[in-house]
Amino acid sequence: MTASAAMTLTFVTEARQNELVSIESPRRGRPRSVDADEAILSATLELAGEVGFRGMSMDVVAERAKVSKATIYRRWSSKEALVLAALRSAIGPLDDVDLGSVRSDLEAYLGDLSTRMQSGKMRDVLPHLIDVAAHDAQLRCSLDDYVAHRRRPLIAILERGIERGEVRDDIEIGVVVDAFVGPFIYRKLLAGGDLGPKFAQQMIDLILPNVEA
Amino acid sequence: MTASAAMTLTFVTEARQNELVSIESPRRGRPRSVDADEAILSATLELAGEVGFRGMSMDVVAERAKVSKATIYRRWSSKEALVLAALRSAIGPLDDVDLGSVRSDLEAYLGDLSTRMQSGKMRDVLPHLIDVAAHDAQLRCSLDDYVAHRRRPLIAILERGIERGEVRDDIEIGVVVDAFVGPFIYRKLLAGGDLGPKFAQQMIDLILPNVEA
Amino acid sequence: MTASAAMTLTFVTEARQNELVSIESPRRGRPRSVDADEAILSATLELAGEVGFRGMSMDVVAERAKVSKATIYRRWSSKEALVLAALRSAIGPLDDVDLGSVRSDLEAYLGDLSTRMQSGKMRDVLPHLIDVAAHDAQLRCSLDDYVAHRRRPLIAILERGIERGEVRDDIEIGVVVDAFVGPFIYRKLLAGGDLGPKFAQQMIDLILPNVEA
Amino acid sequence: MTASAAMTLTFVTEARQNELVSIESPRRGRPRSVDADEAILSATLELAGEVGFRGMSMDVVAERAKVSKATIYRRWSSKEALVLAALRSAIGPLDDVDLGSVRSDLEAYLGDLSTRMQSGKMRDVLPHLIDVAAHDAQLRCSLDDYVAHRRRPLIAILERGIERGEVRDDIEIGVVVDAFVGPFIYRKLLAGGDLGPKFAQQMIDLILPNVEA
DNA sequence: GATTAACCGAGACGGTACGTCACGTCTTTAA
DNA sequence: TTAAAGACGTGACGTACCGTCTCGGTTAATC
Repeated sequence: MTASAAMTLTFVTEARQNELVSIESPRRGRPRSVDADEAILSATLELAGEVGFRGMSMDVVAERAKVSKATIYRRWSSKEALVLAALRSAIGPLDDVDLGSVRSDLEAYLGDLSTRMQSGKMRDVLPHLIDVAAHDAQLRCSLDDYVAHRRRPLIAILERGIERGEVRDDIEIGVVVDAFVGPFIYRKLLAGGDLGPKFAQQMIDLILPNVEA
Repeated sequence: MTASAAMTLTFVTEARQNELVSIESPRRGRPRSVDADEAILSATLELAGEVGFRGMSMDVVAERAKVSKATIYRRWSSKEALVLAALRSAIGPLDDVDLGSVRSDLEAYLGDLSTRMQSGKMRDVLPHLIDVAAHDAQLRCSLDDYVAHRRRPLIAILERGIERGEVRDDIEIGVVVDAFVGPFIYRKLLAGGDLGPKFAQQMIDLILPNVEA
Repeated sequence: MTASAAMTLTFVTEARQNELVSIESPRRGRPRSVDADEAILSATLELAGEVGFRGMSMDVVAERAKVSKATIYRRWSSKEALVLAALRSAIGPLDDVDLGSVRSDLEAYLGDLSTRMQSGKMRDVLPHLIDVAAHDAQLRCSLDDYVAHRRRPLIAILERGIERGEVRDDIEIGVVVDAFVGPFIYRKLLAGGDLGPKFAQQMIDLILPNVEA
Repeated sequence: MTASAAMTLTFVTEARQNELVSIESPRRGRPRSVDADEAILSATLELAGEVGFRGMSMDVVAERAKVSKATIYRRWSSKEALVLAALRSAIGPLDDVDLGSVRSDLEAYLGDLSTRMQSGKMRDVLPHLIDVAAHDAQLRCSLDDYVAHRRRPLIAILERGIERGEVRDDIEIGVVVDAFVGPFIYRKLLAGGDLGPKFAQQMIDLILPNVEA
């Protein structure tokens, strides 16, 4: 449950049956259309970008994807689950590159983070997911999964720093991660300031010295 | 409740006409009922606390406040606007106490912040407001107002620190505010860790040394 | 309760207090504005003509008449009462002219009737009154009054015919009146055919021979 | 009930798609529930009979018919359209029986008409429909339809009379129909007299002699 | 003149129904 | 068995209008 196995697993939580089709049980009846999956996710991303999550209705997604609503609900249990899946599919894999020093790793990671956040692509999706997750245990769980996924590279950076003796070994890694990531989220969702590389640099200058050994 | 009510209402952008009543206003026609304002906001807070934003319907708010729906919509243009107003009225005035040093001021402020956040009173409201604000300019504006209001005491603390020479004068105050507040928001909405005083202390230890002169 | 006394009385049922002011009780306090009465009735007629009774709201009547809603309700107890009053004020007195023969009297009366009906002035008001009267005793009563008022000249024509020996004395006058007037109402409200003088003539040719002595 | 239901529905202009089903229609998707149609119309008739058109709310109709409001509005565009449809379905097919002579046919038809009118079943509905139709083209059209439907048997009676030489061939049939039916409508809606068989007989005596050859 | 009672405008209020919309489910026929 | 189409129950939304009520202010007749 630690490594990439868990990761992979959680990432297919919702897509209930596509994989393994060929391996076991030739599955009588008409097989699910793979095109449909893509069309639905793609339409979801498009629409969420255009009118926001809230303005996006399942009927319109179905229409845009040239798919029936039932087909969507056969794959994802709710609007939120669909959007979460779309969100995941949009991020792609996060690469944990080791550039040799904590500072340069942080610069790379936070730079990447701010870039992603600035692109408005899924800009209004997160708030909605947070909102709904507050009342929906299953979505909460999926969302936690997603968050953990996003935090992992940063955790790795700090762990490597500790191993190399660059970083104090008495810090709580989770807290430091919060300190680095929190301000970005806050600005994005509420405070509304600039999210460019300069901000990333400022955060590093503000926090890093106190975690260095 | 009259004095603070009026004060609070000043922040309620949506309450289109109440403010400044005392200064100059022959104000023709039947005046808006102050009782209604209070009853509505109070019912909103109650319900949002009990069943969350999503589970709260305008009809029930009206019923609980012994008020007609029209009376609510005469004051606030939407459910969101109402809840935002309720949120504001719930905070009440934030007191900017000067305890003599930046560190103690920060401890007080962040301690208070974490306390407020832990109390689930309006726990699920904020995400929804953020969500809707993403596509509703007016609400966005009101929300910004609210955020600015919340940031003000922290800004004051830092400014006093600069005056006193405790804090470096080459920092961007806004950035530091983000660094302090962001992690709380992030934990609350996404990361989901502890928000107790220990976390506040950790953030101070992590950031404060680098802003001190 | 038989003669013109009743008639006069019933016709002022709604206008509760204007008349007789001078005779008794000089009525302390500010007297009702006569202009308001006129403006309201006039606005009512205008609007009923433009958008129909149903599309006409009391707020708009008040606005158009430059009068407050309370001023309207002080005079008439409901929308329907107002419209009925407007309807009456629009008809004016019906003249019962004696042209010497039943046929010529009928031609005059029905010609006038068709003319009035064709003018769309109050074309949509009657149906609504009928509608509401079905559930409102007071309005029903006022409407009956109005109907009786409209029938009277025709009754007089037939009574004169009987006196003169032109008309059989074994007919029920009420039935004959219904036979003459009914088709106009029916066409106007439901069947929707022409209402010109030709139709009037056709009705006379169809019915009169059988009532002649 | 299936056969006559379909037949009745043909007249229901508003029921946008049911008719012609049998001729050609693979009709994809879930078909409209026939039960729902019947339940709605039936509930409408019941309620309109009990509390009148005005007192009848769509929510209650829906509740009584165990159907959602949306399901009603999917079939009829407004309260009025629904009631009109209910009115039609209530009449059922009018039978045009040939009793051999115009007089006996008329006696049968007008007797039936007066019976129907006396039963207060839909007694207050017609005025409202007339009222609304005055400003609603679509409803006007449907109402005209309905009226034409009701007139047809009487027209047939007169045409047979002409063929048989019983009735003059220089009359305008429409005018004669108005002469016969108008008085009933007038009494019902405005004048308010008796509508029993005696009245029917009186109308026949008054008008028929002048249309006989 | 001062009082007083009734009026006036503006507009807020409770109530009730309206018609719309979206979600997620269910029911058909076709592939 | 899945797909497309689309009807369905549920339930909240925001709007409209009615008739009432509450303000501050005005207008005569009475004291």
